[in-house]
Formats: sequence, C-alpha cells, structure tokens
Amino acid sequence: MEKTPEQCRVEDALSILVGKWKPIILLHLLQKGTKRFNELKRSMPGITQKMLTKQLRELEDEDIIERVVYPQVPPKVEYSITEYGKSLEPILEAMHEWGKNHTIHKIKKQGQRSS
Amino acid sequence: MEKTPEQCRVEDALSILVGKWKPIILLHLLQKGTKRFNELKRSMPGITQKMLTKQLRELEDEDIIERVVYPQVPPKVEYSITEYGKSLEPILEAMHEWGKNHTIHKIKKQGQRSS
DNA sequence: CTCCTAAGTATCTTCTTTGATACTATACCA
DNA sequence: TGGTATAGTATCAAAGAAGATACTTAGGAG
Repeated sequence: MEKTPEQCRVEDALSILVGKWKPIILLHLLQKGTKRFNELKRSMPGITQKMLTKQLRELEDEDIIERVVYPQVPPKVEYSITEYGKSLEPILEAMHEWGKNHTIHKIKKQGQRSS
Repeated sequence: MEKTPEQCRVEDALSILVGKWKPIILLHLLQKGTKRFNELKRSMPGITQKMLTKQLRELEDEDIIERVVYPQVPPKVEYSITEYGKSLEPILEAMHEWGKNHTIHKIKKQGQRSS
C-alpha cells in the first residue's frame, strides 16, 4: 500500500457522495434507469427544486449522471447514470451494508449503557 | 436487494466519514496503530486543536476509535482504532481507489474539452 | 385572455461546519 | 519565580450548505 495520508484520495470519492440528497438520487437512478426531473422530485419528498437542480448539476459535472434535454414545451429533461457512474455502485452498496450494521451496533450499545 | 431508497443506510456510513479530517485521522490510526493527541496533531498540518478534539470525539462516540487517558501531568491520551472501526477499512480502501481513478478520469475529460 | 405545465433561476434567510485565538490545569526544570 | 509541556475548553467570526419563496419561459387547454 503506497497509501500515505498525504496522498489520500478518499476525500475525492467522498466529496461526490456527500450532499444531503446525492445517495438517494443515485439509488433512484441506479434502480430505475432513467427519470425525469419531476419524477425524481416527487420521489424525494422534502427536497426543493433548487436543491435537486444543484445536486444533479454537481453529479453531472463529475460525469456520474447524464442529462438529456428534449427541446419542447413544457420542457422535458431526463437523467440517468453514466457507465462511469456505475463504478460507484459497489461503494454505495458497501456503505449501505455497513450502515445497516451500524444501526444495529448502536442499538446494542444503548442496551449496554442502560443495563 | 431490498434496498429501496426509503431504507437507504448509505448516509449512516457517510456521516461517520465526513468531516474535513476524519479520513486522514482514520488512515493515521489504521497505519500506525496507536497515537497520542499531539502526534496526530503534528502529522496533520493545518488542523486546530479544537477541530482535532471534535473529530476524535465524534469518532469515539460512534465507537470507531478508542481513547485512553493516562492520569498524569502533563496529560497523556492515546487514540487507536477499535476492532469495530476496522470494519470501515475496506470502504476507505475502495473509496481511495475510486478517488485515485477519478483524478485520472477528470484529467482525461479536461484534455477532451481543450481539443 | 388566463391558467397550467416542466424545469429551471434568483434572492434571501437560517443552520452547520470550520477556523482563529485565547485560556486552563499541574507537574517538572532551571 | 518563571517557562515548558500536554490535552484540552471557551468564545467569536467566517464560510459553506441547505431551505423558503417567488419568478421565468412558451405552448396548449378552456
């Protein structure tokens, strides 16, 4: 492992995943393939337009998702995961598994404290 | 996969890793085993005491690292990764690899744009 | 005419994270 | 008597992320 702390690239991956809505957006697109802006919005109660737009733009800038605009009125814009973006899936999967486990771990710890 | 977006636990893992210094702290502890507060501080130029303390406390609260206080003056406090914390290593490793790759990917994209 | 739609922008406010700086306790050393 | 060392706190300021709300565009329905 040439992985000295100085050349740690964990942050690069991390910075793409953080943002209150990005993991959920990615999950939707990974599972459903292609979605329109408003479909995404409806499937994420609580998100504002501005936030959704922003997160999507950031993911697009990093080449994780693709944005296709159909020149019509009212507008139609479709989002999907790029091939490159799919390379994130194992990481998301691993984090999801770890997270599930961690929830259990915390519950156990709580039990210990109250006994 | 029962992984509907509603029960996505990616955020749980993510929330433990984010924080400007957490990945580097974890790397140091994973590689060196046990370190004193000031050793960590010295190996992370730019971090303030307050930040280091805060990040360490948060990791400790999640049971990722262990804190051992030696009752002496001047104080001595040692930090190390817990067994449980080690379960994060594969994720960190995967993100590091992905991040390295992503750096290259971005450079290639830039080349495309300027041509 | 006026309203509705889809996918945004533009502003403003609030919340959270980070950073800078100064302060603490107490033993040891000169 | 004063300075050094360690592992912190406390306080305040700055920066960044997120949220609320209103506005835009252009065609089609009523």
